[in-house]
Amino acid sequence: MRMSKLFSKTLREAPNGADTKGYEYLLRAGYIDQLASGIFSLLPLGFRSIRKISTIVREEMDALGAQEILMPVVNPGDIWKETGRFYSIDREMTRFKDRRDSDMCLAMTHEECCTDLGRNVIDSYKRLPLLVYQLQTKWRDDPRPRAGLIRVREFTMKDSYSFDRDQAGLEKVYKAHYDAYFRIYKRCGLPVVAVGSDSGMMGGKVSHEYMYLSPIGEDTIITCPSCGYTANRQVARFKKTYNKEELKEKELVSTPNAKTIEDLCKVLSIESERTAKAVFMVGTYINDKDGSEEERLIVGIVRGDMDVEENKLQNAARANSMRPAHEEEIIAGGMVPGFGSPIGCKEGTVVVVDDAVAESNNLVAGANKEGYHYLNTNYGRDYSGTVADISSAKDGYICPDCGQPLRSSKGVEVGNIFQLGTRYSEAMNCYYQDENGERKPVIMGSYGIGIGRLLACLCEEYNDEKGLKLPLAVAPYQVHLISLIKDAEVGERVYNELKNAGIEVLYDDRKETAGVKFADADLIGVPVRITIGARSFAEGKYEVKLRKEDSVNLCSLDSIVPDTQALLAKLIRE
RNA sequence: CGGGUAGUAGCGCAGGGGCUAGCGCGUCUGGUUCGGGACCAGAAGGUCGGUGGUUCAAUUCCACUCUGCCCGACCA
Repeated sequence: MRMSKLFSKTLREAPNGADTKGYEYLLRAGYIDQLASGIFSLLPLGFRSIRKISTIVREEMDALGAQEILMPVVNPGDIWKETGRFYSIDREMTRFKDRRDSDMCLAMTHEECCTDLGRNVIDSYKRLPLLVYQLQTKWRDDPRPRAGLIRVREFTMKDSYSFDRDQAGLEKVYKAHYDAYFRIYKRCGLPVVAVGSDSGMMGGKVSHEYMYLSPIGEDTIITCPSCGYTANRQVARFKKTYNKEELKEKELVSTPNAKTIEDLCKVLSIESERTAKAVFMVGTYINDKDGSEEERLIVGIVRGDMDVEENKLQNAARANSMRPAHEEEIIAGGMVPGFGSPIGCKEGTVVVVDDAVAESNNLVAGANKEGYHYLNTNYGRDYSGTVADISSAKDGYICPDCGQPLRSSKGVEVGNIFQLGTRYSEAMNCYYQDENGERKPVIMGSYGIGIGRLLACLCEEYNDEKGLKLPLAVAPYQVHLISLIKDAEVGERVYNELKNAGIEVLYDDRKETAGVKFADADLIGVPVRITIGARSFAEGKYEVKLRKEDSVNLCSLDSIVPDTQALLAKLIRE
């Protein structure tokens, strides 16, 4: 490709809002262009990188025996009503009516559509297992897109869906994806870790997320450096210690103005782990069948030295969504903000008690009376509720598996795999007949990789103060050719030689000064730069420089094609 | 959806109730340069996000609205 014809231009300054290096360079180098919030065009350079990533993904999916299909972006609302998600998903899903006034929606994922395909195709156990995948546009009306391609509203996702007759089959294809995903990221050059995760709106039980660890990440990952335990903080377990002792008599004490655990500990001269703190939320419970909604007050109780992990609480409370409660709502539930506890709360309140609280005795808790707390409250005797792990894992907490301290870090989710089970097949009547003629629901799994997000993460990982330096496997071109000599013929000749040898060349044929060409080459970051200058050309030589290295090598022009091929082959092997 | 911030040339920004609305970069023309974002000379390019109001006069003041970005809520 000739730079003079390239449908993009480089920018000398970072456009407003480019707050991470990777995003800034994607814009400045002309890989992408923003159309609206969370909506981007891929320009030729960006699209070439995306295609390279897509090819790697396709190769690895094909190797699993997956068959590529393409499902529609526009879905009828009906199939989403069958699974209930037409109602349970909030405004993140865009819905509209077609001309006949039927409910339609833009697919934010394709479980429904794919399960519909499955029920049309699968009748007998003889057809199973099956595995399909697609690279298709998703639309998710995220309330807050950010960081360039990291979090967008419209994006391309590789999503695959497995159909199996039993759990063993699902586990096999799940494991195959687990391994294939690592191969995909490795081939792209992105370091990732797989972590246990929450299944969220997808349903199902077992799931993993692939995380690119980076300070720009929005997820918090808990890891154990000693034994390798890793989990999203939303579900991360940790070892708790309990204060077991003889039950003592509950006692009302005056604690004026002690609205926080910190104040309370000061007033009573106790440690925070001797207290129980209440967090008030309002959960929305949606009836999957008709979409009707009900709000209920949720009280989460954790020990004073810990924080509530809202995701765990929402799961334990079985709410579809959750928000902090307003003061009036807490009072209406029979409790007093600042001095609250489930003791004496109104019926209908969902109480979830962290196991560290349930297993400890004689904790200080709110008396639901302004200015008062109770000493020696005990779960089971003084209040009841569901017991679950709802506290948030933190740096330094104890690993549940090996007992060593845990660490936390930030990560970007670049892929996920879910064992869906029969959540969708049962809801949508996707059944098969086994050898005995018995009808059984197909066991499903779904597996996603955000293609654009993957590119964005690669750009965060591979850049320096001059621009991008993507690995050869995903860079838009292999060689960036710069000719600095007057005689245009030489550059043209070399360009054609390399191109005809099947090498992907970006040729800077513009009438620009050397400085401009070098600066743009650094910005775009093609892995191999070949320069033909007057001095070296006079000796029949050219210069080769790798984007990731500083050194420059002089080589003979006579063997430029085989030498370049050898260099590229060497880079591919690395 | 709450809080903040911004919208003026392709990009980054300045300005300001009335005058020809500027600057840097980029673009175009001519010339000189020609290995790390060259120099000189000339030029093009704007209904100052939109609507309504105040005013003799609005890009500037006011109201509303749309859009982008940041923090939070939210999120695969």
